[in-house]
Amino acid sequence: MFMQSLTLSEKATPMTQNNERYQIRAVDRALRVLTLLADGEPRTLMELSDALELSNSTTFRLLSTLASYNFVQRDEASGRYHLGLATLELARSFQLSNPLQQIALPLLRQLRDDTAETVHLAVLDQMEVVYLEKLHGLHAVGLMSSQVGARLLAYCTGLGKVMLAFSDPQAVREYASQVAYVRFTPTTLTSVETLLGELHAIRAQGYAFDRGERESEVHCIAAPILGPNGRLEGALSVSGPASRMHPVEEQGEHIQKLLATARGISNLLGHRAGQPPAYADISFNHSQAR
Amino acid sequence: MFMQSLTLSEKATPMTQNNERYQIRAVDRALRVLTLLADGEPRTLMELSDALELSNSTTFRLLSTLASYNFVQRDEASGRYHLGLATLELARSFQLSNPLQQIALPLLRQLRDDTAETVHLAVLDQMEVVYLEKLHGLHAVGLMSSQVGARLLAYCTGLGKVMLAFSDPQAVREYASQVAYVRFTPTTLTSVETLLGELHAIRAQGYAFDRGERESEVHCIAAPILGPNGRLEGALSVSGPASRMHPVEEQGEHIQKLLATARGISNLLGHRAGQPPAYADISFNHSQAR
DNA sequence: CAAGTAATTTTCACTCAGTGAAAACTTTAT
DNA sequence: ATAAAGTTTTCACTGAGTGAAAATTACTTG
Repeated sequence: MFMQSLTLSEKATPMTQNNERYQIRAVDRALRVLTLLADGEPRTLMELSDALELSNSTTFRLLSTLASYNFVQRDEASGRYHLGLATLELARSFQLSNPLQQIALPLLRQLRDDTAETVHLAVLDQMEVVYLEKLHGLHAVGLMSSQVGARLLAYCTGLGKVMLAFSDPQAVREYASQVAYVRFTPTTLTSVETLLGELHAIRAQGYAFDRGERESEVHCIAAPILGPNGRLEGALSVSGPASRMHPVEEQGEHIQKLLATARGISNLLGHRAGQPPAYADISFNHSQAR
Repeated sequence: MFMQSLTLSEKATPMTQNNERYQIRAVDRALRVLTLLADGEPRTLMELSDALELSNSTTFRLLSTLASYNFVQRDEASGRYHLGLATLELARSFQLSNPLQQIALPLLRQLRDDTAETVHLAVLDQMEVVYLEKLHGLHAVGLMSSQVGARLLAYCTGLGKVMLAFSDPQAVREYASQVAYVRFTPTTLTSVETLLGELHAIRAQGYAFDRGERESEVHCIAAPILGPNGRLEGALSVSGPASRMHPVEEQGEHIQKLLATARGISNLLGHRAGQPPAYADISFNHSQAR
């Protein structure tokens, strides 16, 4: 029996014991249905059966069960299944109950109002950036394609880089050496060396720049959020169009406000001023993953 | 064996054959875990076992499986489980792939820009309103508590009332006669008679008012979105503070823009101008549910 | 609009996946 | 330290979940 999960868990989680055991097959299959449908492509019963390599009666029952809770619904016209309303409702619950968001939101609002630019909150998951919150700046909206719930590569975003810089150096080296670098714009970092160098610099100054590395027109500054014991909890950023944010290194006022907000959130999470980050700078750890 | 689903399906769905059969027990249990956690309260393994009346080994395996796909995660500090990142990612997929949202979004943006007020998109599910989209007006934000993914009572919101007015009269009567009316504000409708009367009036004029019936300070106008065969697909609204929207009946310009947008979306969904709604006005159907 | 085709829904019998009880192990309280 | 409470793992049993195939329904197409 094999297992895939598209969104995550390419390999067993490192710290905690390996899962894979203690899994319920039927539930696993149901969740595979959901992750499959999460690509946005509506599918018929048979298409799902084929893709999951399950008999159509099994797929039918999985879908019936999921549908009874509104996790999927069937479009009457096309006969295709797609994700249902319950996914929206769950996401709202997640956001309301997530401690990081509860704590960060008021400060993020303040930061947005103070800078008038778009503010993001994100976490690092499986070495990828996932946006938790996006507060639009007061200028024309819609130019920035970021979305809450979206998953982005870490090496080409300010948020990603700053979180990598405060993560386990061992794991980051591993990641940096095997990720597929894509040059989205002229400023995208596309090699292990430049990325690790950049992470070192970010760690030294305590925040990151994004000079249009993912979208040429979007520049940003990003800072880490730390919790108890200096553990990385997430990151936040202030982003704007190149026209207003360039050169991004000279947005002194924005940088100060960003850092103050990041420190404020970190404190509320239980990080004590002066306590060092949980991990050493990446340049100080040269041991190889064995 | 019993079954509950908190969010929905209090009784078997009326049109389609009854489910309950063709359900996979293990999947059903997993989804009950998620709906339980959707109240935002993080829970320990044992709390969940007790609440679901399952052995802790079963609950443990359910949680392990859910966690391996990031549907739940365990807070290391408290040892409690709460919803995980995957819920956010699924919700994003839902929004991106939902035909109604794809089609409506550009027109909603236009409406927001034209009115400068907050615009909502919602659907009716199990006689309740679920918000799909919220576009903030250009004025100070944060005054309106509505949230994407939130579920609201239908009788006390403009969106809910307008959708009821275009739904199956049989089902609406049934609903109106048994719902628990709560007086949130002085203008809340709190009896079957006033509600049905209001629905009749709404049907006649084609759109609804909300005179602060849920939150005194929030007034709104709402219009239905119809699809092929005049079936109700959802509704949209323009909302603002009483200070700007009062008296709401005299927001002629906003009403015209709202109706034009609703018709535009309906057309794109396949509703042909002139085609009547799928259901008759509530006052013309006096037959009882047998 | 009938005959044919494809997809969905239901039945059914088999058997192994999912189950709870209880044991082993961890963590937290005292 | 020891005890108490919670979590993870083992284990043997059996009925829940399974796929094959039949029945039904929804689409094509001549």
